[in-house]
Amino acid sequence: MPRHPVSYVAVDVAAFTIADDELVVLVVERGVGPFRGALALPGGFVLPDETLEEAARRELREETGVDEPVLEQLRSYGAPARDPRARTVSVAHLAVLSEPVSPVAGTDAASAAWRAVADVRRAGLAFDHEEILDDAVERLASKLEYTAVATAFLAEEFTLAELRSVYEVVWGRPLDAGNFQRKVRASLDWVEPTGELRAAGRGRPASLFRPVKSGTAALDSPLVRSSW
Amino acid sequence: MPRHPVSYVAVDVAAFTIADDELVVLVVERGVGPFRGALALPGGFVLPDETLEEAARRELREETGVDEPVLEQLRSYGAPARDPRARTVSVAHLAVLSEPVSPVAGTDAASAAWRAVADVRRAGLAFDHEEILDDAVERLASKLEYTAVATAFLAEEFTLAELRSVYEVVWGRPLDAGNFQRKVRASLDWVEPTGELRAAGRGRPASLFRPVKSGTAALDSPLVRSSW
DNA sequence: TAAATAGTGTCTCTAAGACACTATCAT
DNA sequence: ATGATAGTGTCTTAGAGACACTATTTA
Repeated sequence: MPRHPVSYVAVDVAAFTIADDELVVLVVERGVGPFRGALALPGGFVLPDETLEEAARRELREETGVDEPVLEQLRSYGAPARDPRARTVSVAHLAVLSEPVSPVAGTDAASAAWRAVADVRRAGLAFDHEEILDDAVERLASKLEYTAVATAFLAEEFTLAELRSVYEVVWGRPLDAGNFQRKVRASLDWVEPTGELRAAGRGRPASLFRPVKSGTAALDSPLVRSSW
Repeated sequence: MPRHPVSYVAVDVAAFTIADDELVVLVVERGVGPFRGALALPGGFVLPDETLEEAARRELREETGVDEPVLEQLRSYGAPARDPRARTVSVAHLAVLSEPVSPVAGTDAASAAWRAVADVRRAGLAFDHEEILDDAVERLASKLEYTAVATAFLAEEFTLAELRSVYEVVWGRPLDAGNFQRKVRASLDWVEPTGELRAAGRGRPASLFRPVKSGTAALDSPLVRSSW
């Protein structure tokens, strides 16, 4: 295609999990310029034979070794000067992992680590990655309402207290345990009891549940963040 | 940036309006190969100094002359072989116009025209534009629920029957006129009465309204597509 | 007058949230 | 027993939807 401008196409990944009741995001410290030494979201260029999603999965695998994370496209960022080296369009992705797997330092990164979202916002991010992070967090909070994505933060079996905690951490406010219990048990899709219990030291043991709908499948009856 | 693959980056626009109580989309007939003669969404390559959104607005302006449409990014499409000529990533956009402005044939297009979405689906579209169209329609239906986008289909002043018709056309089902009336009037953001009436032949004249929130601003209280 | 369209009243049903209560565990 | 956590009951309130009704116009 003659006379048409070309561009670099990258993928960046905002990968989240929960550690110590805090929402944490995977960041790398840039080992090369531009923004050398600054924090950034993991990412890289799309290879000739990859789809965008495959590229994002590969980048995340390179940093974490995780093979099948819940991952979906967020949106693309294409301000002309967002990368000072050359015109680069980034297709950002949102990923959710069930635990903060110890990250592996990748090619471009001096180091990779899980950091609390609030800390990362304070520290700042390279390129326009802070905007990407903000968009990703908002999308995540919103997807908790009407998809089954919350279970992606948890192990294969979990208690309703653990599930509720995901909502509380991401939404940043407490939910009524009783109402949450009733609401979740009433929805026939989403999760089902395994029939087993798990004792957690003191207190009545909790029923264990497993996901019915996985990943980002839509819920029949959403769990809405109320206006307040 | 040596040794990194480059790509063409295009924008495609799914531009909608309503004509004769039908949802119509702007399509062009391709004047050059590949898919010569087939229908496609209007689009083109992003220029070096444009943002993605600016490129989409430019493409739409070239086809319609419209300057300030409601327009937002939909998502990106990047299957390796989606364009047989060369690796091309398309950043699709969703636009809403208040009337089917007579289209101008652009550079790449033998002709441009507004066609009913159902017809276009039957006729088929070039590239992966049918997938883009489906995603755009679904996004549009969904945005009617929680944003003020419905007013973008209408003139500066409109009746509630006209506003309701937008919902009925996009959602493909009738809404109760009385409940719609009450719901819309109750929401303080969104629309406000101008104080004037418009007689439409027979029947009681309707109050005119104007938008308060424009474009894709979020509504305080969503107008939900019920499960049924 | 009748027909048509705009707009209101009102009833029912569902679901969310507050919060008291019961159940089952460890110590 | 006490404290802690899981889970249920129940009341209130808000909102959606169905649908009957009133209001205001043209023919």
